[in-house]
Amino acid sequence: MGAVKTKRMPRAVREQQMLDAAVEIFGQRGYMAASMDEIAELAGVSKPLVYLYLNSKEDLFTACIRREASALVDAVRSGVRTDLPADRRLWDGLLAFFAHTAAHPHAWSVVHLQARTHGETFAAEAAAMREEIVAFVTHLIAVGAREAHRDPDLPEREVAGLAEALVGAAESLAVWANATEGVTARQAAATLMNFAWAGLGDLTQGRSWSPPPAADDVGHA
Amino acid sequence: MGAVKTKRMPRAVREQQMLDAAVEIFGQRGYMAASMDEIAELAGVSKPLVYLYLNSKEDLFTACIRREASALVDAVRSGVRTDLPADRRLWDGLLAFFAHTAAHPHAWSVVHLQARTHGETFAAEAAAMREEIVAFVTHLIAVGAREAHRDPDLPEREVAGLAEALVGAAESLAVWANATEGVTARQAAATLMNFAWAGLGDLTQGRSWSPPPAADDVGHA
Amino acid sequence: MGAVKTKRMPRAVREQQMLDAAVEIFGQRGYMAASMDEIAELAGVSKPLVYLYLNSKEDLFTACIRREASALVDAVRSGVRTDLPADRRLWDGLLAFFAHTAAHPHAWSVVHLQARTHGETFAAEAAAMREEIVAFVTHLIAVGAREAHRDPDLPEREVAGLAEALVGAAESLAVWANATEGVTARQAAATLMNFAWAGLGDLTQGRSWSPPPAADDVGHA
Amino acid sequence: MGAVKTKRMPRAVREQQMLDAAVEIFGQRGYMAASMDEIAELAGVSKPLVYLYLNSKEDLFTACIRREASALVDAVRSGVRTDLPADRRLWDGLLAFFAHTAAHPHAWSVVHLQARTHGETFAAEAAAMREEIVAFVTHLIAVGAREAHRDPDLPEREVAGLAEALVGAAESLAVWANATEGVTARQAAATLMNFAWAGLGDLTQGRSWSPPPAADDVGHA
DNA sequence: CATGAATGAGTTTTCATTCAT
DNA sequence: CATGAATGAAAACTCATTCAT
Repeated sequence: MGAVKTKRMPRAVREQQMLDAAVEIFGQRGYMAASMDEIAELAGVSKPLVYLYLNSKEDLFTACIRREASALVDAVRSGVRTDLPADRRLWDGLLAFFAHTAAHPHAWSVVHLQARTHGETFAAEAAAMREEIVAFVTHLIAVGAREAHRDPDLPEREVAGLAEALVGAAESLAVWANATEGVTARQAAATLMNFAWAGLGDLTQGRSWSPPPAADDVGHA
Repeated sequence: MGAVKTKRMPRAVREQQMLDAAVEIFGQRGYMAASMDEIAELAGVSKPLVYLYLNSKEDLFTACIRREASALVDAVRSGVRTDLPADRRLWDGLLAFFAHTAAHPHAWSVVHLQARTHGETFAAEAAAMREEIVAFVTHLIAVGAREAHRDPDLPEREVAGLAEALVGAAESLAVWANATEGVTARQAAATLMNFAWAGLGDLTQGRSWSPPPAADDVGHA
Repeated sequence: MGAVKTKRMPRAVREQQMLDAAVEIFGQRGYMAASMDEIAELAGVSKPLVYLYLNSKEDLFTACIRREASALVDAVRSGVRTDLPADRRLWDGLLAFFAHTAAHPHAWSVVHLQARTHGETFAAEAAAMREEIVAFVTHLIAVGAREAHRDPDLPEREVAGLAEALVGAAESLAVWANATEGVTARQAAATLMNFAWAGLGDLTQGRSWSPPPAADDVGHA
Repeated sequence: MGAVKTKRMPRAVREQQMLDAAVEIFGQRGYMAASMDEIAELAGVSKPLVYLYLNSKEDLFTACIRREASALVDAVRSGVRTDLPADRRLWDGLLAFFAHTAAHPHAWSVVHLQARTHGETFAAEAAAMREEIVAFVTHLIAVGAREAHRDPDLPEREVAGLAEALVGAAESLAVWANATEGVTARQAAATLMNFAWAGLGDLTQGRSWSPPPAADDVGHA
């Protein structure tokens, strides 16, 4: 499992090996439970070298988040062709997303779970990436509405909430798919696409569900 | 904030005070960063007493997860009346869910975030509760389909995926609502309900989105 | 040498034991070369206890400096009776000083050497005590001049320099006496007293040595 | 500040550059807090080269002490002309001493402070030089007594103590002058000369201060 | 010669946990 | 019951020092 003990590698290569090891350990044990000793051992180097290249546990973790967040965003972007219609673009994006999170479960754990549970600094780092994805999805929803030639003025705030819900659902499904034996990226994407596109279609066509009067909200503290 | 230092309380009460303190600290600092010293101090008792009643940090954390998970499930259950139609039941459930998570942010942090980021044991504990909620939603979807008198045979696996997506979206929205100034439980519920019920409605009526052939899945590692 | 391993001592006592050990180690090895491990072992306690009571290596060192500086000043003060003439007071002060530094060589090393070689913070701590001693000596010189009924207006700046030189000479002699076999406190005091009081006497009576014109200062960079 | 990066300098030159850097860093940070990395960087050479030329941190420090101690002794010697009377020789020596320590504060810190606070080995190195100076002063005192044609038999032991006190006072004044804004070498020398020569004069002429009977020594531990 | 790559050994510090009273 | 006293075990981080190129 650990990298083969090879001597005298150029710095850039060693750094990637260290990040590989760190992502695996951080993803498995969590940020705090992960020990630099373990990471160094898995990377096949001594601890001082890790500190020489990555400075501190915090910096190492930040570097992991950045690398994996970028990799995920890139994967989604590369999966989408801008010359296709909106629904197809959403589908391709979801597929790429679920494929990447399935292929790199530790990375997904780091970016989605660990980064968000250990302080604002790390959370902000991951949030930056998430925003890119949310923006991408928001754009697709708006375009989708326009392509359907209906309700071109779906209110912005509403769209933001929908995008948030859609991305949230995707994130949760990714965790679920990783944890559940036998669920493929395609299946996860299909489930969500079905769920989402129909609902979005309805909305863009003016059909919506109306809540009962606020009175019955009372009683929940 | 910490319980007033009173002598000779019945064990059950003292235990609840300790759990209150523990939930607050665990929710704020995270499992590992929380120190037993701090918890004991906030609870207004001596450290050995915490150990006498709760055995260990792990057991204490587990007890927190169990108590808060149950409280959340109970809150959702109490919010729903079985004599109402499915869509209304879903609405009421969501409302109760968002209201509870907003009212107890530390508890929600413990159950949703901390429990899932510090090892399988704790994750399993939280997963048990989650399953109850997923089952509840699954039931609602099935009933909803039946009430609509259409497609009574929506495949089980499909329904499971939909419930999972819906619950996942709700969880994400809860985090988002807690973190975003000015988003009420009602608004969060409305956003999700709109999104979900329309999509579900379509599905139960046989309209669905068809993915392109699997060939283009290739290339995503 | 190390304190006998006794269990369950009151905090105040343990703290003194720790300070005793710390002074010995710091005095012997120097601040940086001293390890908390060694100090704890010599004190007969575990390292965590040292940290529980003294917080950090810096705080521990500061506590040592304060305790030993106070002890030295107190020793000198207690050795002097205000109802005696100035020369006798100076003699008694010197005697007390050399006796104390000889009896507590590690403490003297800490206060005089270590405190001054490891950063401004520690140096300031020791300087505070030194100032008390310098002030005491300055006072004695002034009083001595007055008692001699001559030159009551010895300039302040001059007196300050003299006190500084006298204290400096005493400090150096203390180190020398500690390092040289067979030099007693009495002898050290006598040497310095002889040297100083005669010189001071001359000065207070207007005899002084006149340097040659400044021209020949040139050439020394 | 650091030497300009030039290639292929003769070994002797490179060594001096390294020592320059080392003295600066050791003087500023102290022996233990100084890092070989920092020294190598300031010297403008790679770390392995420092080891190639100077062997180890200990050896490097020793080399610094030796070089700077010699430089100081040389400075004092060069400042003194043997054809002048004793008092003038003492004055010139002091002037050279204070001028040198003021011009090379890091060097003075290394020789006087650092060398004495980090173990016997280094202390002995510095002590060797100090002895030369003490011998020089001892000689001056003896000659001074003879020139005054009185008490040619001032006991040796006494003279040694006096020389020690004088040198100690000079050392302390040097530190004080370096730390105090606006004190020139001339002023420091004048203060000490005045203080010392008068006192010595008295002594060489048989006037001395007599301590009270030893009885009252009792009680100082 | 010169240097980038690499590490063994040690440092300070923290924490969950347990006795003795 | 309640608590002050105490610790074993481990974690993050640093540094003098050495090869291979």
